[in-house]
Amino acid sequence: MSKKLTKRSEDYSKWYNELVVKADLAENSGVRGCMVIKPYGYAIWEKMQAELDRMFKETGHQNAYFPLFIPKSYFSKEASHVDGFAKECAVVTHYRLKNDENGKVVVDETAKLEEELIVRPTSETIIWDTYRKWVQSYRDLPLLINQWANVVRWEMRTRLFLRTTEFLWQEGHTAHATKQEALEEAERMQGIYADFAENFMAIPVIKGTKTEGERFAGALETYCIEALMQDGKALQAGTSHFLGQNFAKAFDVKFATKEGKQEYVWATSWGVSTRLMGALVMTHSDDNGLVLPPNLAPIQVVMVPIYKSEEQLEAISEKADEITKELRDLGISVKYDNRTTHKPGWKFAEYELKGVPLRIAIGPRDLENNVVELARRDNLTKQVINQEGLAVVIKKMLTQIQIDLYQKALNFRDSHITKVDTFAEFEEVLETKGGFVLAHWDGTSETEEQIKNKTKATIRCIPNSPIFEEGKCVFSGKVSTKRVLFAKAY
RNA sequence: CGGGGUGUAGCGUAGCCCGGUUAUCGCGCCACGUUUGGGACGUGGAGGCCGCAGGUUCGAAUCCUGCCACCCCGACCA
Repeated sequence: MSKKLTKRSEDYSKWYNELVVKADLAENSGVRGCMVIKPYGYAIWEKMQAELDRMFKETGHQNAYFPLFIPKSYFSKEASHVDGFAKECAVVTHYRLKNDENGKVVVDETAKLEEELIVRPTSETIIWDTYRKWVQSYRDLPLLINQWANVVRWEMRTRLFLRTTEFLWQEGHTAHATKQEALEEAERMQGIYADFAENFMAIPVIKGTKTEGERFAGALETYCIEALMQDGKALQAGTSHFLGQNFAKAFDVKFATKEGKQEYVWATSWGVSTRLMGALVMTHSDDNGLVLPPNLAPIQVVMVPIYKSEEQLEAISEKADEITKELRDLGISVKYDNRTTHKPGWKFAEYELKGVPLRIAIGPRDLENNVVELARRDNLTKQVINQEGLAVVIKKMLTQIQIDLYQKALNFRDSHITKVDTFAEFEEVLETKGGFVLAHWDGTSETEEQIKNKTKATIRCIPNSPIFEEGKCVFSGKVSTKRVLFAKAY
């Protein structure tokens, strides 16, 4: 194979990688599939954090922080949990380095840890070990805690944003007195995630539950939100787990009920990660670069002056300052790019790459006519607008862009949900069209596994609002009562 | 961890098969001038342990061995 083909493959992920790097969001640092998130990308993550944090707190949650290192013994306490994560743990075994006889830095073998420490791949174990000390009475419940943290999962294969070795996320861990309450919490958080994805990120998602095979290690039920990327692959955008009493029993977290009986608490955990930024890029971007929904854009409006002389620039800047103030008064983030080091055309291209939702251009002609040129990033249209009342027009347009982006993604998603009734059709759709396939399934793990082996498609979820109808499993022909959602996934 | 591919300036690359002047080209960078309503142009300039370590050779970016890194495909996964 020639170098060019390898380097310039039309493969989607390549396009995505290049796009992300060029768009200044992140870059591969080369350290075992870790990534450096650049300031512009991090600003987006901060916006996501702020909104999620607000939603968590409104529903009674508090933030806390637990240790990065988890003693190995904690892990072995919940059997299915260990099985799920054992193969991808980074382990700390020593605590000191030294110089050897050649002056090379080596691990000091005498400084071996009594018990190895696991760099958290998720914090259930250490948190539940702590909860044992915090919960004694029904009065201590519910315990609703969230943590913003980094976690490490030593995956064999990494992919920028979607599966980096270290990633940032939030993980919520709650303890409840009753099963019912815990179930409600898990569903509530799924709802919050769906709300956040759709209304804040403009990414339509399908709410559902995972099959036994796809469930989180240690969970009795996994609620998820599934999104569809532009290449027809599905992406799990967030999960919320009902953990039953598994962790309470493993870590001996009991409480005294009103009646004075000792009972195990009921648990949930839920999380979203920097993977959502991958979803953002892969849902909205086009060939010109990123397209950011106004809610997430670090810069919502950029203003570019067009001028020939110093005097013109001065006059334009004066007007630009006025407009900036008006926009800021309406809570709109705006950047006036008066750098003299780059030409307007260059700036236009750069802010398109960065996905800034709206661009204002002002030149001498506009000053004369009391107008500006306003360009939308999402549909690349331009129009000339009167300077009177500009801020209000922009405010409305930002709202409209947010809605239009969601609608566009929704139309794409909905047109890529295909109902099929035969396996031939099933394979055909996955091969040619991609997207979600709605098909009957007999409910067995064996069938699910065989379909996966044959087609690479997995059951993304059993939708929360399924189409209940009599049918026959698309693979085995056995009786089925509802359709489930299949897709190839990231 | 298995299969494949690639490492040459900040980025993208030519040269490698078939060893031989001062390592090619584009973008970017610096200076000056002309430009400025969609990534400007001209002239001049700076920037390289050719991934690392050995080996073969009069001579290695090029051949051989080992190592490392990254990318793609699989298995695993938020």
